Amino acid sequence: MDAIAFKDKLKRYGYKLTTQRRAVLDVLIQRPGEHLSTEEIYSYVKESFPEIGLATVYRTMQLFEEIGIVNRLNFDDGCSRFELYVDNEDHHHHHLICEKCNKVFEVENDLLEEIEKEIGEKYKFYVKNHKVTFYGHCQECNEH
Amino acid sequence: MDAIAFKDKLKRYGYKLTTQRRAVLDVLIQRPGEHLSTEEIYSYVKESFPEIGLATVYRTMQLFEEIGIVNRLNFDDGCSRFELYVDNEDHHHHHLICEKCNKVFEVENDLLEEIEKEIGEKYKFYVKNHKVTFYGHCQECNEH
DNA sequence: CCATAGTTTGATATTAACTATCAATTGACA
DNA sequence: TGTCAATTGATAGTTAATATCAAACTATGG
Repeated sequence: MDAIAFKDKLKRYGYKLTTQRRAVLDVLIQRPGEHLSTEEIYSYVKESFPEIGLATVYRTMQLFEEIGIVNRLNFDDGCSRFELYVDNEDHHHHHLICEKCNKVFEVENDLLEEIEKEIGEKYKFYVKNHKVTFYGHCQECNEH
Repeated sequence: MDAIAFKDKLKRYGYKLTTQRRAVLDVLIQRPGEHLSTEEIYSYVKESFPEIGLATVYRTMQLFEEIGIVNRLNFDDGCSRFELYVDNEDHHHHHLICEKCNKVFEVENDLLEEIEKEIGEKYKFYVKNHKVTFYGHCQECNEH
């Protein structure tokens, strides 16, 4: 996401482009696949923007979620975590959590389309989004 | 789940059968499909067992989750919610959350088997469990 | 049935993620 | 560039959940 697309997206929702919001986005872009918590994002942003306040980061993550810049993740570790939302890719993107080592793996899979279609037909529920998490044992933990 | 099966399950994990644990289980059995929070369970248990403490209910829910008596649910409303875990049934049981009215619907669907098989083959990840939530609009909200 | 030991409980203090408040500052637009 | 509403930073407040600890209880072996 470049500066112009970012500004446009904010504007479309009636929000302003601020240095702080840009700085938070930059951290997310620079650290793909890390599933950062708000506090972690805060500490990374402070490296390049020491004046930023924690409350601003909390507010920014809420805003980013609202306008579809991030997905809020829940790995049952007591805080929300975030990843950049990538248009086409994300509808087919799930997480595997290993219950032994607690590592989180990413998975590409498009078989959910079928399920969503069935839910639409059978329950008349229009599916816009989904969250899917699988729990089990990763390859490494299984071998030892 | 009857008294004997309950006691056995606790014993198998090295825990004792207490009046409080039994009282919490009874509330869950008497209120199927309600997705109760810990505080809600606490207030229901108090009706038949006024001396119970809130901390005990929190501890009991943690224990019930550990030994597979309940599923911990996350509907992004700031607290954990719970439902009784039912052996065969539950692996095919998902939730639909309507983003307009916030009602939660239950869905039976077994198409995930296919996805889990693929994850096992492709990523060598042994799937023991999963959590699946769909977000969208329910029939009623779509019609108005 | 009773004594014992280890578990569990209730009350309460504490923690931690997150939100509300508000004066000062900033960004967008005229 | 001036204006004004939006945003920010600091911090107080909230709330779900956990830690602590003495008292009470449960399971077990005698």
